[in-house]
Amino acid sequence: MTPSGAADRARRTPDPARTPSPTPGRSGRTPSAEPARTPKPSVRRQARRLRQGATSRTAAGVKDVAAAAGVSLGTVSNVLNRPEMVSPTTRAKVEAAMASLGFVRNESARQLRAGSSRIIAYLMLDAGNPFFTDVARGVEEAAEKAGLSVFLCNSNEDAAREANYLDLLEQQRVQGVLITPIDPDSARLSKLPDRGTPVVVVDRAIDDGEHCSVAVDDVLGGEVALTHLIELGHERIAFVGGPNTIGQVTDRRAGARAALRQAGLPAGNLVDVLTGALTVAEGRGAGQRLAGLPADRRPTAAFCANDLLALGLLQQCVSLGLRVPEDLAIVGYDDIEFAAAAAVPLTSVRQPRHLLGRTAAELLLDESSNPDHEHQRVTFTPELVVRTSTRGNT
Amino acid sequence: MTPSGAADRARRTPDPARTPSPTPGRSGRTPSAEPARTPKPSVRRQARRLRQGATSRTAAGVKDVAAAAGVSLGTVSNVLNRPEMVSPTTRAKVEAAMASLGFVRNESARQLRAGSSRIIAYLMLDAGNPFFTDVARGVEEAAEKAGLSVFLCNSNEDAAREANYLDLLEQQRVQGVLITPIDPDSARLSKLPDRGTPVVVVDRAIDDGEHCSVAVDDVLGGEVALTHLIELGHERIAFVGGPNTIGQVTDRRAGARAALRQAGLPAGNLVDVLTGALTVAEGRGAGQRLAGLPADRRPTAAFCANDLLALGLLQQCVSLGLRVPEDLAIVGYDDIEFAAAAAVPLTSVRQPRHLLGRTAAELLLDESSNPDHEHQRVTFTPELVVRTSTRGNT
DNA sequence: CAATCTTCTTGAAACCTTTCACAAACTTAC
DNA sequence: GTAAGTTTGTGAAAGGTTTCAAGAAGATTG
Repeated sequence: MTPSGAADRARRTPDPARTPSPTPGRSGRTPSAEPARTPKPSVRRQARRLRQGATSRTAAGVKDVAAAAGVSLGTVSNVLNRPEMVSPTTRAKVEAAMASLGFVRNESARQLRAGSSRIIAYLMLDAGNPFFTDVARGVEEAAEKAGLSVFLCNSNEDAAREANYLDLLEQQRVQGVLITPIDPDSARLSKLPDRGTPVVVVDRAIDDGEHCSVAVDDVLGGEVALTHLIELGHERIAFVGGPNTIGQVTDRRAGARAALRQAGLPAGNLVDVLTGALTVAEGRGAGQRLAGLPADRRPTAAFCANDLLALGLLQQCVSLGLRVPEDLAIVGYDDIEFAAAAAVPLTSVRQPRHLLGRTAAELLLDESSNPDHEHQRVTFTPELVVRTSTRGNT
Repeated sequence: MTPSGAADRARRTPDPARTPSPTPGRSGRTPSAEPARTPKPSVRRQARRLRQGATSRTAAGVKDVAAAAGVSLGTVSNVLNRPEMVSPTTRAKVEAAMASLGFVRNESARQLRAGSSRIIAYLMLDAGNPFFTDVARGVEEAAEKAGLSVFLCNSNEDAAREANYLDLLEQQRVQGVLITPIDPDSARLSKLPDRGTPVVVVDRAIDDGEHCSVAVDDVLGGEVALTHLIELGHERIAFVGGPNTIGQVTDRRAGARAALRQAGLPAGNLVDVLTGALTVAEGRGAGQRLAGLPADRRPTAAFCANDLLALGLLQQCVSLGLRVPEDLAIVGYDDIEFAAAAAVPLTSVRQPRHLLGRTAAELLLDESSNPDHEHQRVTFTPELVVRTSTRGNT
C-alpha cells in the first residue's frame, strides 16, 4: 500500500451506505446540498439495551432509602447532612441502602428546603477568548477551595443571551454571579443584589454601590500601549476595536487618546478602525482594510483592543505582504498565551487574568457569607510586555 | 509630560495608601512577600447603600403575587406557564403585580414539582483549549434553537473534578449531559443513563449501548498526519502527546503507528515524547527536550496530539534556533483558529468542531424528547490542512 | 436505683411551585 | 329562558428534601 492511501481515505465517506443525515429528526437535507467542506459522518444505530439491572423505573428518594435501611426518613437526611450525628452502625446501613438503590439526592428539593445553593456562576463575555477562560480558571480555583462548584455561561457579546442567563441564574437561586457584562450599568444587573443574589463584576470597574468589582485599569493600559508606540517614533496610529458598546474598548481607546495628547500629537493621529466584535476574524477584516490603504496614508502602527484582533490583524497583514513591525507595528491587549507564539511574537498589555478571577470569586464568597461585607472596587495594574511585533529583532 | 510618564506609572501602585490585601479575610500576606510580577491592586471600600427600594427582605413568591393581584395562586401559575389560558385583563393585573414585587420564579420549586429541567450541561475536558469552546458554541446553537440553556463545566483533565461535576449535574436533574470524558468507559459515566439522565459522549466513539456518541475518527487522523510526513520524506518522527489515559492521544498515536507500518517503516521510528497534559506549556517542555537532542539523533518531524502542544513546541523550537520545517517539521491536531496565525503557520488535522457540538446536542435533545430514540454513534472524518510548518515556503 | 446527662433517632411541618379536577361565569343555540 | 357548551378561575394535593422539637435508649453519677 502506498503511503498516500490513508490521505485519500480521509476525504472519502468511510461508510459506503447512504446513511441518513446524522442529525435525526432533521429532514429534507439532500446529501448534495451539503457544503463540500463538511466532513461526511458515518452513523451506526444501536439496539437499545434492556436495562436489567435498574432496580426500579423511577429514581429512589430518601423515603425509599429509609425503608430499605429500616430507619426513619430524618435519619437518612442526617447521614447526608450531619453524618457525625449518626452512629456508625446506622450510617453504614443507610449508606449501603443508598448504594444498592442508586440513590441520587434531588438537589431541587434540597435547595428548596434548605434555601442555599452550592453553585456560583461566571457569565463570560466570550468563552472563545482565552483571556476569559484564564479568568475562569482563577474563579474555579477559589471556588473549589470553598467547596463550591462553578457553572460557566457564555453570553458571547450578545445582550439578549446575557439577559437570558441572568434570569436563569436568578431563578436558580445560585449562591452568586460573577459577570463580565456587556454593559455594567444596565438596570438588569443591579436588580440581582437587590433581590439577594450577590454579583461581582469582573474586568469592569463599577461604582454604583451595588456590586463589588475587580478590574484592570484599561485606560492606563491604553496609555501605556500608545506611549510605547510613540516612544518608538510612530505618529499615526490605528486603534482597532469595537463595538463601542464594550467598555473595555472605549476605555482603552480613551487611554490611547490621552497618551497622544500628552505627547503633544493631534487627536486625529489616532485612526479608528471599527470592528464588529473582538475576534480573530474581525481582526483579519481590519487587516484587509488597513493593508488596502495606500502606504503614505496608512498608519505605521496599530493598537488593538485585544489579542484576538491583533492576531487576526497580524495574520492578514503578513499574508498580504506587509512586514511587521517595519511596515506596521502591532500592540495587542491581554497577553494571552498565543500572543507569544504568533507569527511575529506580539507586544501586548498583560493583565493578571488568574488573579482577577480568583479575587473576584473571593469577594463573592465574602459577600455571601460575611454579614459585614463591604463592597469593594479592586483595580489591578496592567503591564506592557514588549516583543518583536513592535521592536523588531534589532 | 514626557511620553514615558504613563509607562512609568504602570509599574507603580496607583494607590499610595498601603491598602490591605485585596482579598478580604486573608491575612498575613505581607506586601513584600508578593511576587514582583504581581500587579498591585488599588482597593476602594464603599459604604453599603441602604436598600430603600426593596419592598421586603424576603423574596416574593407566587402567593404574594396572587394576593397583590387579587387572584388565586393557581392563576398566577397559569400566567407563568399557560398564559393563553388566562384572560388579558387578569394577565395584565398579575404581570403588573409581578413587576412591582420583583417576583423571580423559584426554579427549584418549579423543577421539583414539574420534574423537568430546561438546562443541559457540557462537561469539557479543557475550557482553555479553543477546540472545546468551538464545540461548545455548536452546542449552544442547537440548545438555543430548542429553547434550552447550556451550562459549561470544566473538568480540566482532572478525574476527580469530572466525577464531582457528574454528581452535581445528576443531582441537579439536568435534562442531559454532554461530556468529553477523560475515560469514556468509566462505570461512573454509564450510571447516569440508567438513572434517567441522558448522556452523549463528545469527541470519543463509544459503543456500550448506553450513550450516543459523536466523534471524529482519531485513528484516521493520526494516519493522515503521519502519511503526510512520510510522503515528505521524513522517516524518524516524534509523537508528542500524553497522558496516555486520554483516548484521543492513544488513538492518534495508533493511527500514526499504522501509517508507519503501511509505509514499511519500523515501529521504532515513531519516537514517543510523553507530555503531562495537552497544553501549550507542556508543548514548550517537549520542545526543550527535542531541541536538546543531538541533531543526528533528533527526529526530523513531530506529530503533536493537539494544536496547543504543537504551538508550544513550535514556539520553543524557534526560540532555541531550530528552523521549522527545515530542522523540524510539525503537524498539529484540531486546526484551532490560532494554528494558522502561528509563528510558522501550522499544518494541522482539522475537525468539524462546530458540527460536532451541534450534532451532539441534537442527539441529546432527541434522546430526551423522543421515546423511540435509538442510540447512535456518529463519526466524522478529519481533514488534513497543509501549511508552512511542514511544506515550507517553496 | 433513681436522677441526670448524653447520644441517637423520630415524625411532622415547611419550602414554593405546578397540576388537575372542578366550579363559576358567560355564550350560544334552540 | 333553558340546556349545552366554552372560557376562565379556584383550591387542595403533591413533589423530595431539610429542620427541629421532642422522644427513646443508654451511660454516668450520687
